[in-house]
Amino acid sequence: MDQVRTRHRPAPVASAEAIAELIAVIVAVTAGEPRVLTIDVGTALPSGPFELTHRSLQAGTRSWVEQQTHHPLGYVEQLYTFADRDRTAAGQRTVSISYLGLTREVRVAGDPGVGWQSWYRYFPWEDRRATSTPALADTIDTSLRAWADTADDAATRRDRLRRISITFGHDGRTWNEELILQRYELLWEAGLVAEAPQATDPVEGDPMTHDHRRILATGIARLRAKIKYRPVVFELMPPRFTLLQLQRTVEALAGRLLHKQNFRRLVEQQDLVEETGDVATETGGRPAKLFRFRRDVVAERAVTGSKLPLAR
Amino acid sequence: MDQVRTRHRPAPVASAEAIAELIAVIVAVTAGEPRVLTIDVGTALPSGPFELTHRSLQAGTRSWVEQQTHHPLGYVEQLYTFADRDRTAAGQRTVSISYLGLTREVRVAGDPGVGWQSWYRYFPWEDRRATSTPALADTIDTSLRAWADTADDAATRRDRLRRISITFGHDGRTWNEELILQRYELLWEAGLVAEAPQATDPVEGDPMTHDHRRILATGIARLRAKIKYRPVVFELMPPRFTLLQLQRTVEALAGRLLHKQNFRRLVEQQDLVEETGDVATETGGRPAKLFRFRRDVVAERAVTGSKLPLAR
DNA sequence: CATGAAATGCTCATGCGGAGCATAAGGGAG
DNA sequence: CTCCCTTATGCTCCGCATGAGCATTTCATG
Repeated sequence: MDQVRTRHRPAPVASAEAIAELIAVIVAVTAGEPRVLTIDVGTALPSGPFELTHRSLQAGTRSWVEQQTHHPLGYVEQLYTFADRDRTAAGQRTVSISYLGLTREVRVAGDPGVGWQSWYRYFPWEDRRATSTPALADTIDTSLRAWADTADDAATRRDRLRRISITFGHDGRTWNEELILQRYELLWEAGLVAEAPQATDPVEGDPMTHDHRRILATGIARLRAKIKYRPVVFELMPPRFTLLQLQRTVEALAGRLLHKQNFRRLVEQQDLVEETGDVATETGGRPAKLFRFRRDVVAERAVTGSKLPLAR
Repeated sequence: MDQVRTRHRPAPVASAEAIAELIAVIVAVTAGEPRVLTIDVGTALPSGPFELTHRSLQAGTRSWVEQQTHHPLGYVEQLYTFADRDRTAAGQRTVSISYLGLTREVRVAGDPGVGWQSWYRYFPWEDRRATSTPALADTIDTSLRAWADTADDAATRRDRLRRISITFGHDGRTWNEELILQRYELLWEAGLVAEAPQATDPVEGDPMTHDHRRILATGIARLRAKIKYRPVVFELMPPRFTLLQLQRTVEALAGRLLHKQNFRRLVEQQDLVEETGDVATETGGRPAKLFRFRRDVVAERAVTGSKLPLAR
């Protein structure tokens, strides 16, 4: 939802000029991988200044993305607004308004620096779809505990251990896939992720320019939260799909596996999809019915909400 | 959560200068009424430009509110960023970053134009706590249907009726208290609310400067949604309170009544509060136990979420 | 025709949330 | 002092959503 003002407002004092910048986190899921649209060979998100020619913040964002990546956009929503703590030489500040967009990946010609990257390239520890715990989890664990032990006083150490426990789901707590930002900041504080690539970086995960990696984390967090109460996943699906494909897409986003039968039950009982009458036979086993998203139903339900199940 | 950049970023092209303005929706609940902090005799929200001296967007917001109202702030979170469609003479644009704050009302000396207003003064139709349906609901109903009938074609008319039905909970749908913004925009389109006061305004509700009324609506919507999954209500409560006082506060925000026993059950089973050992006797009936919010428990549960029940 | 891989159908146990009934404990009126 | 009114508290019931599995069905393949 893009909100635009239609009335005039007097100009505030001139001392407060700033640069308003638009940054886009554009997501697609291809071949079971959640991917984000990047420029500069995977090191930056599409972005550009908010200009006089832009009809709205959202329109400006669309414009920059299309100009920089030549990729069409679908669903777009505002994410968060960040302010730059530093000042430029001119005594100005930058306010960055970020947007989250969902599309289906299409091949576009043009700048070779433009492309889609799996978002787990930047946050490898966020992918928990593998049945067995990857070695990475242990590495992070060890490093974080070591960091907690470097605390000056006992209280700080306790607090760090508590944060580790909560964000990474230790001590009987369950892994909460929405705490991406909290985990990222914890790893940052612990010095386990760096902005610039380093040979010594113990916890993999590629960096990005400025705070783009943090903005991406914010976008992932928002998306992971949103798929639970709004049927936004369908923005990432082709016109016709099987229920397993739909499930794999949700799993890719959430970074965790779901219970198949329950997933089907929830999707079907909510009337979110309807059969097309055709089946997909290339699935390897029994052919799967092809479904189509029912936009009309969602319009009805509008904001009433419809969830997707996330098995623990 | 306030996010601040700590790294430098080069200045984008100079053509994109803008005015970054901060606007605050500060909420308190006093005597069972949800109230918002205003300046200019109830016609505007506290606001001011984002300046070089501000450490962050949130800090800037706090600064402006305290400077304009002399009222201390507690919990603050970012709400939404709006862009002004119009341009100023200087070819600049305004980007308004709004914040939502929660506090307890304290009496402050100073500007007589500063004060707390019941938010239902601006959105009277949002208060559904009365057991009997107020005449206002009928008025709105009639007016909206009349508006739907002015549609040029049948499709538009059907669409309008559908929107009315969804947002106002007709045709077997239930009233969804979170659809404040949708209802406001519908009333706006129907010409039932105006920005400037008019004698003919059929649907009560006071206007505000610029788009402040819309921003307030956004804040209310956010708050109504948030109390369902985060224990933010406690930011509005005194140190010690009875469960009924807590319930009345939630009801004031949600604009609807709750089932008493279920409310207590939910609050208690979540361990959100603990007894102080004292009782409040001025309640009119049997003395009620006084409780205190357990911040520690919430810190533990952190983002796991804790809800408050909203009876249908 | 036997097997493997998915797709589908169903059953069960649990927990939460919506509604109500019933009892307890003060204050005030008669 | 007793009855009545009001609010506080305790508990019970029921329906539904959700987490887990078991069992069958339906193709492709060797």
